[in-house]
Amino acid sequence: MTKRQTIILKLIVDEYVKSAEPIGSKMLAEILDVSSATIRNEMSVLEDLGYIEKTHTSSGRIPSEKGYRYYIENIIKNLDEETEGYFEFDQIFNQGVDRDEIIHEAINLLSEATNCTAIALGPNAYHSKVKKIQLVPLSTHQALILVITNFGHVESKQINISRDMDQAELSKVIDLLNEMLIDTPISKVSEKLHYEIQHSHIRELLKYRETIVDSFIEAFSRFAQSRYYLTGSSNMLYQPEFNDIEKLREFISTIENNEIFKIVEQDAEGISVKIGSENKITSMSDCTVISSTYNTHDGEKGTISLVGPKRMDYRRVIPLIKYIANHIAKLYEEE
Amino acid sequence: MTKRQTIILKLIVDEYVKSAEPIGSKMLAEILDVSSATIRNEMSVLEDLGYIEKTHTSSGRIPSEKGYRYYIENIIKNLDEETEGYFEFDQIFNQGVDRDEIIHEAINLLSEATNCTAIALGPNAYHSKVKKIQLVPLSTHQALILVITNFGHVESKQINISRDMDQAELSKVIDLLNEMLIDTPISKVSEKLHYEIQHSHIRELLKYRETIVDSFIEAFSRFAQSRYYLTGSSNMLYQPEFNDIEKLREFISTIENNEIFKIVEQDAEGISVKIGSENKITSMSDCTVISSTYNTHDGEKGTISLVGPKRMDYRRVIPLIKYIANHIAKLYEEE
DNA sequence: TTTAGCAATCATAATAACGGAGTGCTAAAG
DNA sequence: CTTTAGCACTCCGTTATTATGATTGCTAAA
Repeated sequence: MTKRQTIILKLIVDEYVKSAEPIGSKMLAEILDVSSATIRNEMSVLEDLGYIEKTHTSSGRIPSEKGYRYYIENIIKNLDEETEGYFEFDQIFNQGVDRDEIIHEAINLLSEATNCTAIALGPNAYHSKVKKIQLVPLSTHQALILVITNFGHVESKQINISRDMDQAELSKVIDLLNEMLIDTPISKVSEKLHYEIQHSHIRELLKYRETIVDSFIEAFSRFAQSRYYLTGSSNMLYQPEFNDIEKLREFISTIENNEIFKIVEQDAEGISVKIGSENKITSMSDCTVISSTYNTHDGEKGTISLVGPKRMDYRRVIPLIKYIANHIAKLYEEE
Repeated sequence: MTKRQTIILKLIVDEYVKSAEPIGSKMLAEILDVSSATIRNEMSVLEDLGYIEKTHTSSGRIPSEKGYRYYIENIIKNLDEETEGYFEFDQIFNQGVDRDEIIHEAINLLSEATNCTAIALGPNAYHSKVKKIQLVPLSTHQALILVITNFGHVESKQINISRDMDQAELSKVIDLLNEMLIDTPISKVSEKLHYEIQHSHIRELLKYRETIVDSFIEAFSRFAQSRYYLTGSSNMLYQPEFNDIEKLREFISTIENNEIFKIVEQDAEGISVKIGSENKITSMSDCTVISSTYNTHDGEKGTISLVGPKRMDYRRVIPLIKYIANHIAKLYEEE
């Protein structure tokens, strides 16, 4: 690919992102100060290489998925990052309130600024440690089990107390559990619990307490659930790509059925861009999903993602997402 | 309105609900075994009365909002309720798991069975009482405040501890707060707190603890937030009323901006049906919203609602919603 | 009061015509 | 070898026209 072809590809992507209309040779001829025929020749080459395509035989060109990928990986990589508009995010990050609230606001702004759907997948508490287990009696036959982690996450589970257990005995069980589980990582709790019940004298005490242990396991399993926040699908729906009513319905269904979380890249380190058919879900084959992971203090990963049409302002959006992910990571460091 | 006119109105509603197509005189003539001209005369009267309308000068008739209302209040009231299909709901209500889960499943099924959007607005804990306040130290400079209600609802708030407060003193503050607030209804906490601080010796102790009290107020304010569950908007979008892409976008926006909760009727006792323009929000002027409240043990109200096109199977849906609301109320009684 | 008959109305679909934007190809110019 | 002008061709989108069909309102007779 020659220098000029690269320039033409860049222009096609840039202009198409702006206008959502196929780009013709005449327009580019004016910009590059050569004749439209020359551009047509070059376009023909780019099309043969698979970087651009036509919507019909006599239309202008739009970038193909391969074209977008080349654009992202080879063209805008070397350009200076635009950092204008970041100060609004800085304002959010510097206001020093609740961390979750900051993340929500940043995600809202991200979605608004890009007209895409933004998603934050919070880290779960799977690697936190048990700080304290507490029993709170509510009535003669009901009590509340509280499990608190070292990062202040609380899960609770209400249990019924049958007639034959008295409060004192219950407290003893809780004391034992505390002794056994304090400072155990949440991920190891289940294992440890089973081991101890099998191998120590605790077994005797717990023999008739199976319901308690079950309630316990349930409360713990909730720590492994990630919290998420999704916003801005309504902004996105006004993009011309969603003028097709069936696509629109399909997209909404995908969100409502939580299928959208299947395509959010949680494993990758750093940033991941999935264009169109690179997404595993067919209903997302006309969308681009950009995900960036960040690491928290306790080694867990969180993710922020942006879902929008393939025609996305990658040059602006990719650095922006990196920027936000970095700042969210910093929020965790501070604590 | 004559007997026959009533029958014709009922038929128009019933058939239109089924087909979503305007109903012509020919069709009704076959059913009622009179000539189409006779039906046309009757239709003309019904139109003058405002119960039905035309989509254009030579179209069949569809029910007007007034027509739907008459249908609901005067025609189907006297008919036997259809109770088929209820056993699937009974199955859900009888499985005896977590209450919230039962409500979610019932709402899911309701939405699926009606192709409408279903909403459950859970009662908030505003009228519960404080059962216990607890301080859990997390580190030397952080602690967790827990507030637990008599129904087992837990709210937590993490606080930073500045250097000049020591743990013992903090505990004393918590003890005082406990003493002061136990068995106080959540709704009275703020008032009581302010009063006591003004009028008793506690004031001295709390003087330097404003941040704690603030954290407190914040944790309590969360009890007043209703929890909600919304599902099935994607089912609904496939109804022919939403073939208009602008309406579809508008509806999604209304949901995403949480505006939909503005039109859910939380005040009414029993069932409320708002048809089209009877809803206060313009974006919902083509929808019907049916809400039913239920009472919980502690005098709070919950709501379940169904949002769909005006062309709704009222005869089936209204009793169904009542049925579900009743059963949810029973779930609260049991505890 | 009911009905048959009929002209009028309007949505919908199908068809045709047309302009415009853009392409590919060819041959000449640089 | 590259660039350019010229030109026929393609196809979309728009508008205009027409045909079809369902339905109505009205009138006059049963």
